[in-house]
Amino acid sequence: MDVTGHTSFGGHGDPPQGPQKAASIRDVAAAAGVSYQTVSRVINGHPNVKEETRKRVDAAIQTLGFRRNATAFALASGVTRSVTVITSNTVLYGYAATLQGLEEASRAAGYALGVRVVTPEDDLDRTIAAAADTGGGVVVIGFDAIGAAALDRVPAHVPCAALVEAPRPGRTPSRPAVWADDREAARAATEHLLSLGHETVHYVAIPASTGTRRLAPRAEGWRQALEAAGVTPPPTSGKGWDAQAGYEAGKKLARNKDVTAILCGNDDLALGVLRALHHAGRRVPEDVSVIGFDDAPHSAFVTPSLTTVRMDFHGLGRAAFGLLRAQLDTDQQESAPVPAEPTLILRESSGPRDA
Amino acid sequence: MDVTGHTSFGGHGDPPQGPQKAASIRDVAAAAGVSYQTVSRVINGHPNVKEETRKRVDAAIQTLGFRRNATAFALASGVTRSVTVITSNTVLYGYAATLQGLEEASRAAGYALGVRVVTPEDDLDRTIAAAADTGGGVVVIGFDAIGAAALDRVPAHVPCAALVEAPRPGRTPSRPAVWADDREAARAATEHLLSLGHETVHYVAIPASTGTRRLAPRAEGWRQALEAAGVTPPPTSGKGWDAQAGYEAGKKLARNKDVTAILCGNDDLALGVLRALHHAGRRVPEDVSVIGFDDAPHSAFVTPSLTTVRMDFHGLGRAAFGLLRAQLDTDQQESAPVPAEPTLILRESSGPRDA
DNA sequence: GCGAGGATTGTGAGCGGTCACAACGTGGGC
DNA sequence: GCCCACGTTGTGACCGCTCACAATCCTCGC
Repeated sequence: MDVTGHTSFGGHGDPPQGPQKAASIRDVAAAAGVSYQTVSRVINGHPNVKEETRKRVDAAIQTLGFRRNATAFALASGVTRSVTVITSNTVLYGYAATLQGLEEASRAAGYALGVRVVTPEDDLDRTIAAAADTGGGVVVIGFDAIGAAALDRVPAHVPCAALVEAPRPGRTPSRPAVWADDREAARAATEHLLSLGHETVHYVAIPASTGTRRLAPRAEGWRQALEAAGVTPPPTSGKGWDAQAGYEAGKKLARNKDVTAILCGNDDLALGVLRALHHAGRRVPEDVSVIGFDDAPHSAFVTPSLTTVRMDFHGLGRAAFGLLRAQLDTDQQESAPVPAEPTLILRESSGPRDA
Repeated sequence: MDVTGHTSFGGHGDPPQGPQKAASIRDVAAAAGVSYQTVSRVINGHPNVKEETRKRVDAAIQTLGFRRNATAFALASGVTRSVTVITSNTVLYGYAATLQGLEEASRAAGYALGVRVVTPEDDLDRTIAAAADTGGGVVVIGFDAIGAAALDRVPAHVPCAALVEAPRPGRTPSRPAVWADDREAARAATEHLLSLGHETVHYVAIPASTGTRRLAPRAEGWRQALEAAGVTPPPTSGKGWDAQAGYEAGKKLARNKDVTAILCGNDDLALGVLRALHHAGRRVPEDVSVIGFDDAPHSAFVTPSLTTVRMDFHGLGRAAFGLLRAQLDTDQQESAPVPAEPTLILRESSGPRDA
């Protein structure tokens, strides 16, 4: 059934007054009866300006509604104070929260924030060049394969910081980067499930950020915990980031009665798994325990509420900005804030075996 | 229980080669043995350049790795090709999806996209001025009170388009705007519930975007549907956008046995309501039907899956960009794409009264 | 009362592009 | 063979601001 809605467009506002070009520092200078350089001094807070002159200039600025032209400033001074975030996604919770942290930090520091999404179809180099052309710095969200590829292609001369899944040994040129200890968090989550009496833990993975044979951190932590307990890790599943992918993986796992505990690479996957288990008639947590990753806002409100690993994406974003700023603004002293550690949040979706 | 994780920082990459200033148009000119103006002609595809000269210049561009300085171009030409989105939020589904649509459209058109978040603490005028200072256009997401206030303060000379909850009659200067027919959608959703046999429908509202006495569109549609059916609208509840707010509202509604159908201002609220009903032992949809708004990605995967009104935020974002572009690039012909109409998506959370 | 030195102000140049226009060739029409 | 139009290229000024430096003013100490 369709709602018979429609979408409409508002009319254009009439532009009554003429083009009314913005006032320049020379206009202000003329109005105040000083040279343009004095105006420049005033707007930059230079100390050696006579109080009375400053007042006159300020008054002229007020009446003319002068605002310094950002473009001209950037060109003449070489200072840009802008950051462009390169990411493959802006909607998934982890990305959106990271972006939020980046935005807050950059706003607080007076930086302009730009966003450019990279897709597999895009020419990475073109996209990166476009981002670098703003003159400012670049922050790459390298949580996935596209992001990681983008990071590798940022030219050496472009100021850049990165958010990555894990430190990347041997990568050159290496860039300042932030990451959370996903491996340790996954290990702790897995150990928690084992401690509840589950004989093994199945893992539904998020897509890897690298093409290498090395396991992604979350998978690696899961594997380590199992092996430490003398359990052979079962095959992993998962072919995407979203709940649909989780549902597909969950359908298969639900058929296997040996599956009593499932760790998921993120909360969306976990949601899909929960749904598949429900369809298969397997109760959570009585029959199967499920743990997610990220602690998305809605995870506390689904039923059963989702046990998950809370990630400080927000803090990660702020830290990444700090790392970039350190390159852009070298006499900037504030060190980048350190993100909170991943934390296992216990809720209803996990419980003892055969509860 | 805490995961003993930690967060670490990567080392700085060594900057081996010198500053290596980017090549300018004059560097290219010298290398190719022509004047800077000829180089300018080549990079702008001017017709009257001898083929052989063009090749020589192109070669010099290649070897020097020249890229036209975007700042200088903007200053000299007055053309900016950039959009700044002003919004109060980037994470909530409706906002994030709108932002995504805006990003895609601007990327496709070769525009740079900036984002500035406005908060109640911010000086709106400063924030807007900062956005306008980029020289490009501004898109305001005016779904809420802060966004709507920001829209009203955009100076008349700044190119601007808006996304609003509903057309705002009598607003001057009015700006080109897009909106969806929320009122009609809410009416249809409410009628659907009534048609299922529910004697009344309760409404959990999202915060209003205006301070006026006029009801928000979703609330208005709900009210109209009830009145058309001869039902006096019960008091509304809701004090926020998120699931927690929905949970609070839901707790109260759950105590009232007359409540058998609840319409929610968005899916997050609905999730909270669902949770509260569950805690109160009221089954959905057997005892109570719940309908959300927006069709967030996870709404199809919660249990019970959520009946909701799908909104084309993505299309709305694209359309808003089109409206802005029409102002910025006047000889641009492509008309803005028209967003899809809101659609009621029937799922498990709604059903006949006393099923 | 005079020079040194700091405070205050103004001038020139340049950031890296664009625009306007002038200055060269060429060729065709008479 | 001359003139003019056109294709091709170069020069100057400028976008709005910053830098470097020079010029002016004032004040103080001796």
